[in-house]
Amino acid sequence: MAGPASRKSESRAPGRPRSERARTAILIATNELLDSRGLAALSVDVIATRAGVSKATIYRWWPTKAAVVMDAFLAHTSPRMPFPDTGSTREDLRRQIKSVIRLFNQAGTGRSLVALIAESQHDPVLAQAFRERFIAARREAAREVLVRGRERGELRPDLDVDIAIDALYGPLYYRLLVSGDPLRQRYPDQLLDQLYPALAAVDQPDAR
Amino acid sequence: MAGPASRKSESRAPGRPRSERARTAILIATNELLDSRGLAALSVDVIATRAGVSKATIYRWWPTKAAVVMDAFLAHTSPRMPFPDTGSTREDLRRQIKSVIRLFNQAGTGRSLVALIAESQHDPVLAQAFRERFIAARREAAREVLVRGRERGELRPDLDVDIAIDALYGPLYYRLLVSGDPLRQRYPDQLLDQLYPALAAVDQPDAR
Amino acid sequence: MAGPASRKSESRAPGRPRSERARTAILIATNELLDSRGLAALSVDVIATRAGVSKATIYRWWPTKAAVVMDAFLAHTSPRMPFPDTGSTREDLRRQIKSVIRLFNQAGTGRSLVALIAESQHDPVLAQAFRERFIAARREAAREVLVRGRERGELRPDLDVDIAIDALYGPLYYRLLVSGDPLRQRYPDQLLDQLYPALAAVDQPDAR
Amino acid sequence: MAGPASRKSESRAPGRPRSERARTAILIATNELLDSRGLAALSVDVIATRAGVSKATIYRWWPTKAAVVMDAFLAHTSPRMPFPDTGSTREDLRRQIKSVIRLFNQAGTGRSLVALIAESQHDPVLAQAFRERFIAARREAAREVLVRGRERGELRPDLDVDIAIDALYGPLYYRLLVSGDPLRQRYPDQLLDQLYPALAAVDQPDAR
DNA sequence: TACTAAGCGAGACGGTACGTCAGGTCTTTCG
DNA sequence: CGAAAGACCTGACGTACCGTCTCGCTTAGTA
Repeated sequence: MAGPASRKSESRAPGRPRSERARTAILIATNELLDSRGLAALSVDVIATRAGVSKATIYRWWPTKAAVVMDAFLAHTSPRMPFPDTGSTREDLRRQIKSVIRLFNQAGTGRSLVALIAESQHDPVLAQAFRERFIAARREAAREVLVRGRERGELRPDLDVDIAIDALYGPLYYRLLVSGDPLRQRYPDQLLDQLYPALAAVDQPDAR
Repeated sequence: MAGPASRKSESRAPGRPRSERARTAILIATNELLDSRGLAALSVDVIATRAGVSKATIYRWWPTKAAVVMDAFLAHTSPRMPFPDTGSTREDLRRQIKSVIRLFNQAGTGRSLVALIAESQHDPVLAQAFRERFIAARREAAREVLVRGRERGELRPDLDVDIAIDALYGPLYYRLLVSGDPLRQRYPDQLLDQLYPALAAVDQPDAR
Repeated sequence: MAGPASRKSESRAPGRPRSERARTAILIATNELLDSRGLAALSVDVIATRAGVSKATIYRWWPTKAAVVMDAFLAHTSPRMPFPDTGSTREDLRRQIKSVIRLFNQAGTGRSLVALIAESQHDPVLAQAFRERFIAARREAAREVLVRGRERGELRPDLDVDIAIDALYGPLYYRLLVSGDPLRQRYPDQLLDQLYPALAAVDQPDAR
Repeated sequence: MAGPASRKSESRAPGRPRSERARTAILIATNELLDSRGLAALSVDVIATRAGVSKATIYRWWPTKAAVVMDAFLAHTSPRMPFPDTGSTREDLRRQIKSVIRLFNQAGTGRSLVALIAESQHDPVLAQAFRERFIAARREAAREVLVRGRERGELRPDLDVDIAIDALYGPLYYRLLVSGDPLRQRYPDQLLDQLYPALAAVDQPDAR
């Protein structure tokens, strides 16, 4: 984006620039602490100390501890979610579900995620940010697969994409947050065995 | 522990008996506060004040604020969940889903529920209690319907009941906790339109 | 003293009584810290730690760090100010002045006093308390001596007592707070040598 | 700005501020803030903002907020203290005392003064500066009057000038800082009525 | 009728973390 | 090259709840 010639006038704001060092130190410290000690040991003071940073600096840039956790979470989560088009919609979905489960089961990430969702329940600002910055992207990726499948005739033409996404992702979050049942490797297949027929076009050979 | 006939004539322990008045006042106050102010304003101090009760009395009977919330939640939730057998499995499911949505959308209950789940994320004891005292009952009710349907031949013989429950309930909790999308009256039908075919026996007339 | 019938069995206020242990620990810690480290090292946190007390306990009973300092100051200052009637007004005054100087020069007390006066300059509540609880008592003691002297005919009949007190005490505070000049043992005599004639009745032998 | 040879030989100080504009802006802002809002609203940040100046610029030239206040104070105080020789020592003293009281009662100046003295109590550097740059000058002026009076035979030959100054100024600072009693127009006369006889030569007609 | 045991409201206690603020120092960019 | 802008660290502030702990009182069953 920022092409080399684009900064001809590029008059940066005056004053000491924000310290990138501090920013990353905070995010790293947050992730490390979440991994090692869990959410309980995550006070702003502790993050600040561990990051070698002042508490005020944290509050300058994040309104809330949860906001820090979210950025930390996204920082090491966002980039790693490739969704290749395998040709088979069912396989595409299987891979997506599998990657979500992998994410949930990763020590640090799972805890962060759970913490963020828990916090969201009494922090509307965080809730919105979480939805816009994490959930929306996930749904969009799933939507692409589903729409593509529908266009290809693999999925039923009257498929309600949003409901379908609820049906595919909902069970995962339900296990993570509510029932506490484990999400194993084979769960994607079990789930799709039960659900895919409902999504597939009637004449699909693998519909059932 | 509790010998069966050991205290038939109920020789009460000595000392002043537990005040029923205090107990109900606490549960009512908790529900009222959740209704009116939400989870944020729910400190033990505030509950105690509102209930006209000492903080110590609360801690004498509940280990945790969340435990109080759970009892308060169950106190006005438990009794109202009848699941009649309508003859049609799909209709039975529709009614169950509908009643869950009604519960979620009720001001006080929805918030309590959300609060309990949020708290459960960092309180394993609460999590277990919540699952045993609320979730398990729900799943059991749903299981009955599904097993009955399978036995009747309305549902596919290889139906995995647990996965099916995940698929039916998961989306509801997902909307409540994660996506924040509203759960409207017609959602049960929308959901079943998408999912029921996957559950139904292949020769069922209403499978699709 | 307290009400005529003194209220039967003296029913105390409900609730856990204030901890005398905590109260004294706080005052002692405050005085010790003032003595040893001076006003600079006197944060509420430090007092709390040293006293083995919670910060909240301090704030429960004192609105301000300075208020604590005042109580600590009065706690070990108040009781020790006897002003015997020596028969000679000049001698009475000399002793009073001497005792004030001794107070000023005592490590802990002097520093407390200075701190209190400094704080008073931007804390009207403290200022009033300081005047009522410390200054007023001093002035009253001095007033007694002066009025007695005037009645005895040792002091001029048209003596303005308030101005006289200003003239006797003012120089001491002036040295303490403003000029920084030392207040030595002989200062009371030097001061009275200069001032007493102005106060004395014209025919007094020691007027000049 | 200032022409190179414009003032005498003008040996340029090494640390001289480039911007005279900044320096005066700071002093003016400080005085204005003291006048309008009092000492409480006087943070270095606020001064900097109001003066349109960087905080760093203030710290470059003054070690301490109090040092700024002192310069600001002197900047509009120093020049206005004329002490004419009226021929009568008592009248000279009366005028001096009156001018001090006027200074104390002036909104901005009084507050500055009080602030400086309060700050001096825990800042020895400031204390010394204050004494050297303000107090010493005052005492010197008073000393001149007293010495002149003694030489003229108006004052007692064994007058201890330093003690006398304490006795004349002390009460004023005492009222300002300690007792809080008001310093009215007639106070100089009241004070001198009580004190002057002690200073005057025995045969002076106005000694009593 | 006493005595004993426990529950009760009130409210102070030691703690932990919060989010804010002022003081000083530093690192940029601009004039 | 000095000065503005402003980010930074430090450290104290005062507040809010937490869960525990006395108190003195009340309410039973037991002696």
